[in-house]
Amino acid sequence: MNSKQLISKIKEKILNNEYENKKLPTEDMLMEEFGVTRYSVRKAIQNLVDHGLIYQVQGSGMYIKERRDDCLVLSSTEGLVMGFSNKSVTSTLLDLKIVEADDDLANDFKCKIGTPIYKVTRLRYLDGVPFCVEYSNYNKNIVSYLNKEIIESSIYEYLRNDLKLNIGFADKIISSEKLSRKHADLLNLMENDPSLIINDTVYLTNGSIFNSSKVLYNYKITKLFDVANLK
Amino acid sequence: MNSKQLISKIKEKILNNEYENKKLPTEDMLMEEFGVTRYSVRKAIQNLVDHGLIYQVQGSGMYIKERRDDCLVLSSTEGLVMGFSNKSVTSTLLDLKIVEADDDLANDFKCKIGTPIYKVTRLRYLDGVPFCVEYSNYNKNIVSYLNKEIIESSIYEYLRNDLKLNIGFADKIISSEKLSRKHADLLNLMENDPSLIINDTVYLTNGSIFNSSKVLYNYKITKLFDVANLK
DNA sequence: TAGTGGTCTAGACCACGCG
DNA sequence: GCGTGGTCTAGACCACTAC
Repeated sequence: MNSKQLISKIKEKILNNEYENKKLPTEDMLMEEFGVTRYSVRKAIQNLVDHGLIYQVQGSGMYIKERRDDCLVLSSTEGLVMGFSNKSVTSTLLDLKIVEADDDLANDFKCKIGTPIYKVTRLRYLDGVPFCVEYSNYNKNIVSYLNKEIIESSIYEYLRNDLKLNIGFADKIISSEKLSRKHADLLNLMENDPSLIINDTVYLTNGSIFNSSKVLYNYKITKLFDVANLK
Repeated sequence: MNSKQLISKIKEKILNNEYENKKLPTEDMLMEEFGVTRYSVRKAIQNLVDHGLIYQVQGSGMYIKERRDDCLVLSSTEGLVMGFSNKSVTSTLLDLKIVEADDDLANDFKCKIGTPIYKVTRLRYLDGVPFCVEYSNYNKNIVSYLNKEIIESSIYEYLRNDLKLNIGFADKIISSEKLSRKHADLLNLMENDPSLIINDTVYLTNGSIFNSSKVLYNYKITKLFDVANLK
């Protein structure tokens, strides 16, 4: 049993309400149950804390938080499909093309000018409601192939499972802007309505950037969730 | 040398550009330099990674990221004053009163109805520009005293340094809304302009909630920054 | 005071990048 | 193949909560 499996096991038990009183077993008990050392238990626990599922109190125990099914969890985004596993996520491809990186794109990707870049535009729905407009760019030297079918399901699952990419981390910049007429129409909102915007730069574990994107979210149905460690 | 001191030391060196080629020394070298074990080095490093200062690449090394002085760092908020140490942060007290918790407040704080609660409203400026309107509530059983002077400087520094509170973590919910006329006037914006909003619930390390707040940020000058670990 | 999580040591082996 | 970060073990002691 490695750390990743341990995370899944404990997370599953939490989501199935298998723990009494919203309290986890002690670290000693988890070590015993799963036959691992304290290091592995604490590493798995740390992941659950970072993702906002539980919190720890020294001298007392580990407590399960109330679930927030209405929020996108910022720190753990595995794509919308995983994040909202209880809702139906669908996507419509609005545009797909390959361009050569200009100054701006080369800067985004820290790559050479002229590098081939996939430019993908999607409109995504949550239970059938327009949820976000996504402009996403992929370095074609890393993401060698994309098509309509992949794009309309889950790109990230494809990258992980089929292309075997090791996704490391994402820098996220969150802001708010007025919607243009075009974007408002797509999201069934009014021109100049607010929009919640996330700009992502996504890195592989080897440090190279394979994806940069700008996503405009429907402000009426979007909330983001994050846990800040202030210790 | 403990972990916290180690974080400060390394962070200071990073901010002073004391590392060549945007690269940190290896873990072995840091162990040697500071006379600690690998555990302590990696714990300190993890903090810097979480706060978006560096990233790690297995087999290669640890790299310093470009600084983002224009963003509020979500995961490490130590109050605005610390977050924007290069800018002048000032605050105007708009309202201060003590109320007894009603149903809603009791629910926010997971406390009994009737618990005394400080209600604080501030307008905060960044280099003199209206930056955010803050509605913040404090459980008076934990935060026993507040006054105008404290509120117009840095409440969190007071809570930490004077009241010796051990602040643990904050749950943050981020959204976007249209501004009311009143808030627009305060922020020098127009009615129905967008606003970036953060709702915080802040816990002590012992698990009790001492603060809940709603902050409306000026969308023209506010960006939030966060790092998502996707491994 | 008993029991819990938090910090730290000392060591081993593995996985990956890079030349 | 060497050097780097990633995972894991086994154990000690500390800090805090709760009774």
